[in-house]
Amino acid sequence: MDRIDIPKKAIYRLSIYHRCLQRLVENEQQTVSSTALAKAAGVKPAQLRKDLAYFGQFGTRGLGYPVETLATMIRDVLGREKLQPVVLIGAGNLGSALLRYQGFQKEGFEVVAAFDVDPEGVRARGINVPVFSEKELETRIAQEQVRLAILCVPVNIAQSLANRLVGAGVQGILNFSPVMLDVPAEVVVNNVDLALELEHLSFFVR
Amino acid sequence: MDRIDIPKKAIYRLSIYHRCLQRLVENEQQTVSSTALAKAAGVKPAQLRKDLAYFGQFGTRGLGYPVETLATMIRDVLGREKLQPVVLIGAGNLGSALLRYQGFQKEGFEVVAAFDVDPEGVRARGINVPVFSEKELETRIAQEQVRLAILCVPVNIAQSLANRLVGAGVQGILNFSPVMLDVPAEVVVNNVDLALELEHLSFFVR
DNA sequence: AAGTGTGAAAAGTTTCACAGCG
DNA sequence: CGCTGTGAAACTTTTCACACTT
Repeated sequence: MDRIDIPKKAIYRLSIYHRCLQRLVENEQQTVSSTALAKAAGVKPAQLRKDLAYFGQFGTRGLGYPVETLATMIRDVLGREKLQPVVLIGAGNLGSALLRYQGFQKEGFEVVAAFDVDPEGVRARGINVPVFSEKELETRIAQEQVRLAILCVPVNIAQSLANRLVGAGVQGILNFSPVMLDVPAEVVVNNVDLALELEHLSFFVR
Repeated sequence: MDRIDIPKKAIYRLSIYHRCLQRLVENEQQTVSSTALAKAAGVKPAQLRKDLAYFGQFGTRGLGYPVETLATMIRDVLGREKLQPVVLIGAGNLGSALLRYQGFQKEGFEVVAAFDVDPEGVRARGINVPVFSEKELETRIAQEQVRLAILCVPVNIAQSLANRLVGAGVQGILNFSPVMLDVPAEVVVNNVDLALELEHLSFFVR
């Protein structure tokens, strides 16, 4: 597979480009130049062109890129042609906010189930997603063939739940616990550490 | 300033190291080797040593690093000796979850005020942080000399609020809106795009 | 004229491997 | 002997500049 020499960061940017393209589609724009799209995405034009070129030739010289076609190709590359099922573990503060968050649905993900130690308590909070006891985690994930999980549990139990997720067949974990998960090489973990992002700002702000 | 040739990513990792060190302090460990700390932080030992070496010599050969001293030096470098005041703009779903989130406080940040178009509605939800109308944004930020802001507003108004924040003296923005903010060069923006992180996983999961 | 595609140079980052200290 | 500190090598990513197409 020639994915090997594609910069990992280019994949990230692809998502950003896709967002910007969606907005252009809404505005019924037909084509867009690398300069314009790059500006919207916050990158340099040359980088945008190079990123796209990893996947083929989509632009027309002198004209730019066809908005629709480009959006479609990015969806293909990112494996997002169809709705992806996701589960969420730990519906505490952050977890239940994410369950109410519309951004995932909008981008083509469906949170099909949430798990918590206290499913009753979570259901009471007006969450639309079905909430189950964490005991049912393995069976339900296997049943629905879910590959992606969002992990929002306290630090001390994060690793053990990650192990169970992997055992159940999950291949990608979006981890909100501030701890580095130890998982097999074929499983991808993406860490989102909110406090850390704030800390990072501190360094640059005087 | 010799910060110039310190890899930006090293700064990120410093925060991670700090987290791990905090845990060691709790366990009353006196020293730690680069191998052990690197493992906890999810990096290679050589990288850890190199990262620390940018800021001085802290280790003892044959022994390792003094846990306490190292934690203190990282706090110094990151500018986190004392509590940093932060404001939060937009207390919707995500915003109010963040207001309840304990992680920021734990890492030395204090959310001193939140702003929303409907402060009454937000207050009703059992938030401890004082909530004000967004009209008061400029005056209160100036008053409390706040430098950091967490922005959780809808895409369409994110840029205009960013402008107001910058005008009020904010120098760092943790931006949760899926849009690239256009700010003066001296202002730092750190984007956290939740849907994008999930999308990113999609690519690697078959 | 406008704007893509791309090799080659530059910049940035990680890893290696080992000298040197306690 | 164990473990840090570090120069040099290897690798990755970004930027440049321009040939080339419509």
